[in-house]
Amino acid sequence: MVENFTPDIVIGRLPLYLRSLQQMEKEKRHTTSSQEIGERLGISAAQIRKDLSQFGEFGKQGTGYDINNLIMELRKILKVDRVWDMAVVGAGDIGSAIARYQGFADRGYRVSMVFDVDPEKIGGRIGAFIVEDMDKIEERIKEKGIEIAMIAVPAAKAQEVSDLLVKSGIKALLNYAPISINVPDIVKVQYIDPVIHLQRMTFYLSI
Amino acid sequence: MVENFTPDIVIGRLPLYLRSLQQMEKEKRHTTSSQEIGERLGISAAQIRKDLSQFGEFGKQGTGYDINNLIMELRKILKVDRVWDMAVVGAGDIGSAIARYQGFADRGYRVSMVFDVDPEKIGGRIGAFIVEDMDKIEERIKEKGIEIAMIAVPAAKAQEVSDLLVKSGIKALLNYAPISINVPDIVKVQYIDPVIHLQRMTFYLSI
DNA sequence: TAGATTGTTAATCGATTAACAATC
DNA sequence: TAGATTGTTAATCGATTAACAATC
Repeated sequence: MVENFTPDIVIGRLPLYLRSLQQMEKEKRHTTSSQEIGERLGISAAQIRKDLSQFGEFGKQGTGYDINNLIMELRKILKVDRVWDMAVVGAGDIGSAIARYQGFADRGYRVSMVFDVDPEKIGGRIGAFIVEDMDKIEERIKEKGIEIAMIAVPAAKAQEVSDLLVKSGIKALLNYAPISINVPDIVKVQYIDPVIHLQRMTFYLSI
Repeated sequence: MVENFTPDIVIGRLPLYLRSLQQMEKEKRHTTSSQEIGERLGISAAQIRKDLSQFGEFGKQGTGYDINNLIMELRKILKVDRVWDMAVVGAGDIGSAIARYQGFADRGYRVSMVFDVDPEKIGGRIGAFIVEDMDKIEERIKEKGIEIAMIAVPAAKAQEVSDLLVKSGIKALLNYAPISINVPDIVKVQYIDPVIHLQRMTFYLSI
């Protein structure tokens, strides 16, 4: 049997292609080419064609790709031809900004619940949500069948919250706390830490 | 002449090493090994040793690395043995969360100014800052000699804001708007778009 | 048709890892 | 000393690119 394994690094670029295509769609464009996508993203045209060819033949010689069609195909591949409900844990500044973020719309995700431990916050409103008690998190996540959570608690609490989320059945974690967390192999983790990105840039700045 | 070029992918890992080491420092630890750092980050010990060897010999056979010393060295390499002032552009939910973020402390950065175009926001307070008028941004950035900015405006305005920041002398941009921006080669850009990370994970989720 | 662009192959390039002498 | 761990080399592994036949 031939395994159809796609490298992680290829998967990592697909969302960028999708974002560019959705941008073009907004600009009322109808077709594009691997070259144009590449120019927008700073990636070679050959690489984009190679990446896409892992999943099928989506283009036409001479004319390129139909934007709407390729968007549809990428949505299927990335499993965002549906909407995923997410739980936000932590109702501080970051958690609140996430809960109110407009950028999830049309990209496959929506915030469904917001949790905190602070009795002052529980029961209060953040955007369209009522902040729920973290003591109820396992019950609520299981009841709703939620598989994705975003961690927006202090670094010192992130591992503990992560353990609880895994126990609750979460399969994908986006961690805003500036710390590495350990999860079982079946759970995916991604990190957002602005300082990491800043340090990647200041290396190149002259003092 | 032998160029001492360090691959971007190596630079990208150094901030992770630094973050792990600072975590260990907080735990009152004094020495560590490439193996331990690797385990915390899911990176091989050999790779960590190889990465560090690009910059010097920081360890001791048999005992490993002195945590405080390695932190100091990495800070020097990444140029965070100083504090960089940053401008935040956009005083919405994301801009406000950034302006109040406590996670910059001790990691080499601090927010110095916050800008917006909205007359309702200008003059108002966000954390320790008074929101300033974006019409003054070039003048203010040049006057303070700021080289790093964070973009937290709607996607439709991000390119325009980026152009203005480059014109103002900014050399590093952290873009929270979910869109690719074009800048001259001398300017570094990094992106924070939660949806990109989410899509990298849902690919692996079973429906 | 002529020009453009795909999908794919093979070659190149670069990154990771295994292994080990050196040495603390 | 014996055990541990570094820094480095060479081998392996994987990713990127150049090139082009196919074809719209």
